Amino acid sequence: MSNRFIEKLRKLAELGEPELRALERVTAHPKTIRSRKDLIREGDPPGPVLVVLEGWAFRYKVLPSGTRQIMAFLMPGDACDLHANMLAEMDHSIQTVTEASIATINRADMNEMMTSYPRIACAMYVAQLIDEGTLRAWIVSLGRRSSVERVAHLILELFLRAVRIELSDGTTMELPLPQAVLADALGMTPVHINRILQELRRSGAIELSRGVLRIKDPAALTHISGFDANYLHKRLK
Amino acid sequence: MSNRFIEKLRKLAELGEPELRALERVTAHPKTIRSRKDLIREGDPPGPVLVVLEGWAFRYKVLPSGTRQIMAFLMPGDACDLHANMLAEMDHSIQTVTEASIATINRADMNEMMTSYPRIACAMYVAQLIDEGTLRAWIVSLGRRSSVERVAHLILELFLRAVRIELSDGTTMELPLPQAVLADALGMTPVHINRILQELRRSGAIELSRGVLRIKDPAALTHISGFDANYLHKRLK
DNA sequence: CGGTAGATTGACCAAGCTCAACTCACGTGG
DNA sequence: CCACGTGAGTTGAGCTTGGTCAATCTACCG
Repeated sequence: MSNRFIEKLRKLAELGEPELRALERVTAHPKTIRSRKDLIREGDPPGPVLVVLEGWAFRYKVLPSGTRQIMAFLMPGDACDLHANMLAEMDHSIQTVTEASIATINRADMNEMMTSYPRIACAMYVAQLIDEGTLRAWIVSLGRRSSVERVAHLILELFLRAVRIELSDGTTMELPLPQAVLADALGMTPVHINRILQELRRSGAIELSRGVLRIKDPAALTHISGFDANYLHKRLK
Repeated sequence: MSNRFIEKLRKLAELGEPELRALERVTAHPKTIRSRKDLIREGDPPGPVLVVLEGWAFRYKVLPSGTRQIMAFLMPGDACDLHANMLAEMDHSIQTVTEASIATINRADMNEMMTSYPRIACAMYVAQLIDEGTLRAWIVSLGRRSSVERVAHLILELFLRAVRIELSDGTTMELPLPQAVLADALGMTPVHINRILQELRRSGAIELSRGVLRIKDPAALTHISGFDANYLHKRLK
């Protein structure tokens, strides 16, 4: 009874039978959460570790002015808040996009697993490092890329992540993000996102409708975005 | 023979004599590095852990177009790349701003210290979590704050960090960042930074000249920036 | 068949960028 | 001791990217 979380970790470290069993035990009872539901809210004390087994979610923060900024997307297999128990409270919220299957691992189990199985710990550190690299890549996008570049870059990021976790056949993927969500991730307005998407469609680089993305011209998209796969292509030394 | 790194960690976890001695041993031979020198370049294989004992540095990435985006400032006491040895190569560069005193801790010593002294490991994890929170705060700034808000927010962040490591008396600090560097951190042009700084000076919130920053009206600055100290005020649970 | 959420369009506006000149502080060589 | 060079900071004028506002369209749903 594997799942997307286990599959992801298996790509980041060699895991044997006992490790796999431990991971299965600890993710055996996921809950189904409906779409657009906060899993964690800013200011909450840290609870259990959450793992997204199926569906999409995002980390976000809302400003005094009421605008929202999304700081990361969580796709199937992604976990949040590995070490957050060391801090007093959450500094941001997490919300589902789609209906999602979420496993919760309580702190004690998590700590025990991390100390008993160093390989699991290692895989999770690597996952966290990749996430951190992604945060930095977002900073670069928001700071120094034009809006077309930004949109193209995000699409490529999500697409490559989907390929890696086998959610994509290499050309097509489900992208269940409304334009308003893309806007809040990219620091733009929905109106402008809309125009940029049209531009990308017109240019022949992508197709996107009804939540299905199709990369028609990967080279063009890469070129437009100035994408440097480096930050996602981390592997074990 | 304490130093700023040790002092910082002492605020994040209870450290006893043996821990302090281990930290001293491992940072006993810092090197002096001149200003504007790359410590690490994108694409390098991961080397030893670097610790800034004195001086300022920043993480950055340069885009194909030649523009630069700064992703974090390193102040005295900050370390880089705790776990980077797990990855194949660096995805960004690090450069000094001022002359700096840098200790290098090789991987073996670091691993041994982290396993022998769990409290040191804990302190370093907390430090990393705070850094991650800072990355997310930058994303929020770049995505959703106006330029005045952005500048005010960064100034406050740096000021509060300076206070915490006792580099500031609570009103004044040295801020050795040229406007071009601020621009590359905030995703703006030097010209615009200049105008915004004048605006902040005119409003009576700050004084800033010759690398010395004085916070004249903290309340005003906080208000302008919409600052939420939460993300820096992390403490042990 | 009306209701709703998301996508799309158009007209207008403004924050922030570009380019280019100029100032100022400071250090160096004559 | 002073002219000059250099790097940072400052200023002005004009332009562009992306935002605002408001209407419209479309797919889907009870």
